[in-house]
Amino acid sequence: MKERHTRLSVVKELIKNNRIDNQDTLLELLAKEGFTVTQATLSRDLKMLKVGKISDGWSGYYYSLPENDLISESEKSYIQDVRRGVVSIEFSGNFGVIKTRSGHANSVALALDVLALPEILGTLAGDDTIFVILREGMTKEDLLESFKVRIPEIETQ
Amino acid sequence: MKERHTRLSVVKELIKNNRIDNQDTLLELLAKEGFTVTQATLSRDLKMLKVGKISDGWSGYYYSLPENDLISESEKSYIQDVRRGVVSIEFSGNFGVIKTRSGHANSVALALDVLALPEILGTLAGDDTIFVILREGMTKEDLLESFKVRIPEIETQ
DNA sequence: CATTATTTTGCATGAATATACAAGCAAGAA
DNA sequence: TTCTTGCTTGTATATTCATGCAAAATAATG
Repeated sequence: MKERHTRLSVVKELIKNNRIDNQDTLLELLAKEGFTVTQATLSRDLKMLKVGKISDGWSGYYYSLPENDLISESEKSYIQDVRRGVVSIEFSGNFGVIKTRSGHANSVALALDVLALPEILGTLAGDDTIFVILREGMTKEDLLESFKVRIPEIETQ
Repeated sequence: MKERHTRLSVVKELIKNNRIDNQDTLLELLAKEGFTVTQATLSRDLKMLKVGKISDGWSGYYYSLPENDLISESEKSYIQDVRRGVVSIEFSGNFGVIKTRSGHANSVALALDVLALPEILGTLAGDDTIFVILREGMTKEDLLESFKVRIPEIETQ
């Protein structure tokens, strides 16, 4: 069944974009998207997606995707941040200096932190310069290779 | 009624320290602590504590406190600042990089300055990263040991 | 094909959780 | 005291969610 897989991703979207607090209303939304199933099936879908039900901080509860799902989605935009900002990367010893377009250092550094590359021990950002410390045992080649994999088409000279 | 308030904090502890996935078992644990109430009351307690039910990543679900409660419940002291803010500590050569929760780098760095650990020559804080320069002759082991003494239960990995 | 295994689903129902309602209790006002 | 108000609770019940089982759909195998 291809059906289930596509339905799962629709359910995921619905949960991400709406404040849903019970399966029946989710069932209705799903119907509007063209999927008619029963509550039993939906219950199984939610379990499969590892959907949780958490407080809205007030007096209600709503469905929520597990953190991993939320994060890996936004990872894309972090990569965009890096692409947009980086001008050049150079090294000296176990330090790297990334030049960015003016004002972009912070967003790029944040993105690098989020991506959590194993080669990077830490970053410190100014306005258009980022100071990168390599983890012990890692080389600039390792980092550039890692960049190549995660963030293709980046200028590394 | 004083009863409820104390019960709520016990419920909180139980949830924090156990993997509980339904109210009946929580009810039993609560009974062992000397509180005998009905499921109805417990349901209200959970709502009041804004407890959520989230996936264990496998095939089950368990109760979980809202993030705020897990992270902070603190007083003011420098050591508390450090505890609250620090995420990880790693080293490269005679530098240390302390990762903190976003926005906490400054308060942690200030706290470290005030604590005046002999191993630390100076600190430089960004938003969520602190660069620590070790005094000559000091090693990361020295600093970690010093942390262990002054600030137990800190993550040093 | 025919046959067997695997997956997905609905139905019916059980399990888990929430709540309307009325009763109990404490503290203050009259 | 007596009355009123605001919490807190248990009971009974409603609501919401999970699941055993058999049937249907799909995939795999000879």
